[in-house]
Amino acid sequence: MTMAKLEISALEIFRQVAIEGSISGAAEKLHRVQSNISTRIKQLEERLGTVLFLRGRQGLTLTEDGHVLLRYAEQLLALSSEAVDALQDGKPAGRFRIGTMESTAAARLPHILSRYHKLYPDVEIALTTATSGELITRLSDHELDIAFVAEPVTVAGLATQPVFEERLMLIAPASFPALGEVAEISGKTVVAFPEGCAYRRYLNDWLLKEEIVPGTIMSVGSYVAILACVSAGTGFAVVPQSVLEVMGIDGDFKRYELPAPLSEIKTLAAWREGYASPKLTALRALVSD
Amino acid sequence: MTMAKLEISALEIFRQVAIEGSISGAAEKLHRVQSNISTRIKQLEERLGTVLFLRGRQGLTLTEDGHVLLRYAEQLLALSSEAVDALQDGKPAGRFRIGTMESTAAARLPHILSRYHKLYPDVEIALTTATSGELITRLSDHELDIAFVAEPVTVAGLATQPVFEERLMLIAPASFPALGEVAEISGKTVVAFPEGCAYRRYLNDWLLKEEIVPGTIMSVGSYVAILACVSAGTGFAVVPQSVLEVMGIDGDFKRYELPAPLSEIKTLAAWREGYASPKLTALRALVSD
DNA sequence: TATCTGAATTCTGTTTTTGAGATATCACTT
DNA sequence: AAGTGATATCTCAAAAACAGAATTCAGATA
Repeated sequence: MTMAKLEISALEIFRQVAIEGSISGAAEKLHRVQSNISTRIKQLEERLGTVLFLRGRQGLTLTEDGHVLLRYAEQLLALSSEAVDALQDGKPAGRFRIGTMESTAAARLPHILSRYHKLYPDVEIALTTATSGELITRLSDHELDIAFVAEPVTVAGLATQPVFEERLMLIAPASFPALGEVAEISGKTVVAFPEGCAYRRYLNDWLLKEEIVPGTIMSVGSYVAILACVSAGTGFAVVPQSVLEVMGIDGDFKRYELPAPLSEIKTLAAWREGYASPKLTALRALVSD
Repeated sequence: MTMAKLEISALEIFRQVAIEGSISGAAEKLHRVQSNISTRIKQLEERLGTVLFLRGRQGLTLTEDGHVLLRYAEQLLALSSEAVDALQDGKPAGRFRIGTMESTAAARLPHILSRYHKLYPDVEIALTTATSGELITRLSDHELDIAFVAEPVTVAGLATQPVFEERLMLIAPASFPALGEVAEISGKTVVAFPEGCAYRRYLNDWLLKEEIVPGTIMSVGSYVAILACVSAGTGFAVVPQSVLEVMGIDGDFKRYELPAPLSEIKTLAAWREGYASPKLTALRALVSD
């Protein structure tokens, strides 16, 4: 019964109208005439036997069903163009969506991406940051093409490759007295990444195991801010060595090594199995040097 | 750059040719004329700048690139028709792909599916069995619409609902002497599901915890075969009570209760979040009576 | 109230794409 | 050399997509 499949071109039009919130706006973006868009939307609604937009005075708004379809449309469009460039074997080109943790973005990627961009100027890079868990989800949902995450990936359909090794360091303001044992942290304030971040979990596990109970844990989302807090005397923090290095603030802090496993946390590159575009292959080659 | 998106109709034709291994075969299946299929395939190859099929004498074979595209095509087609029926709010109809464990298929589903079929004769049910892990993967890959699994689902994007509770029973041939303690199993042969099955894992954990070391574990893939082995005197087995009941062989075995958690294993229904077709909703309603 | 304005829809040809039918080709068989 | 079973190509007809003009409609404005 469900006969006519949804054509990709129809979904593309639908999506653009949803984004613009107007037929004429979408028409302009798509270099079509407005009457055309209007009828294609109407056809789509007839085909699906549902109303996709509420026609208001100042434009169109998605209905409930419209939102459902939009979700599918995004997925189908992403998958469709992914299919196309999985088969291109020319030079890397097109949009390349990279997801990464804050720390990797700060310490590792700038150098690599700059080289990448120089080598393949036709690739338009879109970099977003999030926690490892979110990155994995978005990778599976075809919202990212590659992600740099801190933990083993157990989701089926994704492939990984270890690319960096991070060494977490304990830092304290230069003004603090020298630290004899880690236990001395107990009761002091620790500035850390927010819950959800993989490094935060590593930190929690370690504190628990060492039976250290910090006074307060302050959650701060940005590395710059964490370092600012520490240098203001707020307390200790745990950050990857590579982040310290790239920020070039060696002198301002007392630094202490931490034992394994905190000194050898692997960062993995992850991507969807079977998606082997030139863009991806090129980046993988670059990070594994 | 990547201009021409892949149209669904083109992929449908491509897929049919791949399946049939012949242009004229596909043409017949699709109720088109052979020349048409031929040109559409050529267009597709031109647009992708690649060769999809090797033209041999006795038909066409997929090239490397062809295989890659086929994977995408399957996904896109599934997703596309899923989108369509996520918006249908009429009577359940169309193809409905159910995945399940052997035990659930044997003991629980026959009754339910027969009621379902009576209520919604327009739904064409396709039932496949596999282990819980495989079912989850196939669900995520849009190869199934719903799955019945034995364990908590941690994959993002899937929703679940508990539907059955299974009680695993220990059974022995009627000829065996009565069993005093479970420890007496040690050294005896245990007939069980193959590795990978969730119940096998439950069984392993329990044996380990009770420090029971069976003589041999025999892996047998079918319930009928397991019961046959036991009644032939091979050894003990652990099977869900519901399976015993449905096979109506109460008298032939000695049956022993097992302690929690083996006596209260939940079976979950799982589906992709956001996929709320009438087919799915109807089945969920039916199983939760 | 009458008119202006910015938007969507409807109507009418034109262009492009898809499809059928017939024919040509190609590698093997007999 | 002709026959067979397949794909590829050619030509024309049908269908779908598109542009442009005319129409409608609700609110803003005079």
